[in-house]
Amino acid sequence: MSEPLDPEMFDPVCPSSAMPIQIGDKWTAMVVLCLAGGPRRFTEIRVPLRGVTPKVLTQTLRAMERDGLVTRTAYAENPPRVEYELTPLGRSLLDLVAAARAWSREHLPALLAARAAHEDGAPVGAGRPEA
Amino acid sequence: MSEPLDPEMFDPVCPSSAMPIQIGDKWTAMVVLCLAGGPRRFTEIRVPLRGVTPKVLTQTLRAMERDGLVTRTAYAENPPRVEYELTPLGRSLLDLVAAARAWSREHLPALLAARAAHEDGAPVGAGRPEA
DNA sequence: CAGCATCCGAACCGATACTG
DNA sequence: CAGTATCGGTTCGGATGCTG
Repeated sequence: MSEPLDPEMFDPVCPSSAMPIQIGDKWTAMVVLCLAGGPRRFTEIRVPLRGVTPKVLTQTLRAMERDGLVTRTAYAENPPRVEYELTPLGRSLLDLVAAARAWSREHLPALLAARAAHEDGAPVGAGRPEA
Repeated sequence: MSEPLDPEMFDPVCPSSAMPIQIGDKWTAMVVLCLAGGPRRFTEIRVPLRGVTPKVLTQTLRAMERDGLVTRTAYAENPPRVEYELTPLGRSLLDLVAAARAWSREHLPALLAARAAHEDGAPVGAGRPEA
């Protein structure tokens, strides 16, 4: 599995940004998806997560490592190479992520419609229920 | 379904507080569970969510209402009575919540163990995902 | 009973700049 | 390449006190 990740794997325009389901931190679920096909390098993961800064991605990866979701393997080469890979525990999240995505495909439009309808009648500063 | 909710429905000691899965805001998933059995009143919902302030619960409920997950019915009585009930859309989250809980039952101990093991070797201020 | 108002602290995310 | 360091802004959740 060495095909490069699709840069548009996570379209920023996709309403999934408004998804009420979250796994770990903001990027955790996406990282899980990125690593679903096998080990990936730091920079490789950054591509589909357009806009994520190295600091934040490092935070996410470190947290996942702490929680036993990924393994980090550094090769003492030049240039340096580091690979992240899902552990069995991390892989166990794939089902959940899939379930969340299935829910979104099926019900997110209705949720978004309800939200839009409320914004019509309620011109109050609608809070963004995004975490 | 008028039996009072179990005050210990969500034990604060339960490691689910460390759960990496979140539906909506912090309390949304628990509210969904509270309303699974039928309509409930504001104060009734507060009981199992020990510690939640009315402000935050109102925020949660309002957001859920906006998103079409619950309906709010106020009865112009004295004393005032308000009931919240899951919509079909809100009920559609029950499967997802169940999936998340199933994952937790099965894998959360391993995650917590991994985290604890890391804290042994890394005495750095480990990010506590709990408030 | 069912909220609302106000203040506060913590968490998280992001931009920018710099290094082995 | 793979990070680290620093700074800042936004959001969220909680405590307290008051009202129709």
